[in-house]
Amino acid sequence: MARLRNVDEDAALQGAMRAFWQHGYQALGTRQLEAETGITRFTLQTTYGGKMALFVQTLDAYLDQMDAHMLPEMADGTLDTLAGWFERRCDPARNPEAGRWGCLMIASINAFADTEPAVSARAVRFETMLREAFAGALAQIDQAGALSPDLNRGAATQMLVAASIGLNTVIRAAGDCRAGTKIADGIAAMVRGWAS
Amino acid sequence: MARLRNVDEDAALQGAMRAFWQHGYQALGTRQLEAETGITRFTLQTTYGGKMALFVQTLDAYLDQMDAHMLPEMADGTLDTLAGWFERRCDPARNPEAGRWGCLMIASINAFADTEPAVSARAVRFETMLREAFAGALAQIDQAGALSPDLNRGAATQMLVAASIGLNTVIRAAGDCRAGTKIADGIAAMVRGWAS
DNA sequence: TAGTATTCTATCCAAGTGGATAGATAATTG
DNA sequence: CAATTATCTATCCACTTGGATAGAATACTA
Repeated sequence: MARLRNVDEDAALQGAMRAFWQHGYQALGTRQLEAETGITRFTLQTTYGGKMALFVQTLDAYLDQMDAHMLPEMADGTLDTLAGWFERRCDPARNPEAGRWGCLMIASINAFADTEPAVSARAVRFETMLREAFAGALAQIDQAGALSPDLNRGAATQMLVAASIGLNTVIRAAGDCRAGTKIADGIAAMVRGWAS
Repeated sequence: MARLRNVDEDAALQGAMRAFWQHGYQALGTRQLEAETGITRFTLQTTYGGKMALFVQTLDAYLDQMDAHMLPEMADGTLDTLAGWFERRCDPARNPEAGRWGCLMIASINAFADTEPAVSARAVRFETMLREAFAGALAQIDQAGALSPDLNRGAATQMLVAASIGLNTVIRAAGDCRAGTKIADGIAAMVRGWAS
């Protein structure tokens, strides 16, 4: 019916996600975005509605992927898998290449603070997802009888939410997953200490 | 000898710090910086050496202030004071007005990742300061005999470093100290659980 | 093969960027 | 009071920004 796009829709969104992830929203110009992703500046306007609209779509796609992968990767009813999730975050071989830039959502929160409602809404979803994932992982471990009765479940959940954000921030500061190793090992040791 | 500046040196640096803190480096133009701080665009060039040079000076000043206040505020040999440090972070009355924008250094890390050596160097100092502050606070508590022998001191230190970064990120997302209350209370509860 | 619909290429644009500079202004010194 | 020195005000600059648009290219359909 009509001319095809240079880059298929899925690759375009993933490429845009990677570009925003690495550079951040403000530091990434539309010309550089085109060069790195193949998304034409024309297409950016006509099919995505501009830079900000595309950015918000990448945030949604990012959170969708988190939602799909996070719980399965950290929760199998054992404390060791939850602890290992933090350790694996620091292994370049076990993370997407863009993982060295930390977390797209955390970078976006810091870029916009509370100035952009569309971003703030995604920040709320992000925090909720984190909290539910850690709470769910702990609940599975609890049901398996592997969690110390002395552990304050709710407090541990909040702690893990904060700790995971901190870990990704330290990784981004260095541009290297491995920079988070000391912190991840510390978190993992604490988590393993919650055994019954 | 010569004409005086509109704003004295100290107020200028504090004002610039606050402006960068709230808006972030990239989102703050030099004209807006002048409007909010009184630092003339002329003075920005002649006495500070440009926007980036001033920004780096504000980072240094920020870290100096952290260095002076952090340990005294969190460490007096009791677990309760350390735990309370996280809770107080969420009380608007007990924080500078700019505290609602999270932490300047964390925002800067996210803005530049590893692209700006001058910022990366400050990020290293920041992480070191956090680690030493928490390790020092725990050591004081330990010396007072108030720390459980079962606690992995090193792991707890790493956990607190990450958690404090996460707490500030959540605060920045909302532009409100109080948004961190749930997380801070969780961290505080965990910390209090480390009693001997 | 001709028509149609969509994307791409190549500009153009107004607005904003950080930085530089010339002349006016003000405060201290002699 | 006059000279000096540093800052302020007001431009000017080259460059980049996100966005808009006109014409060429391309891939289906009839």
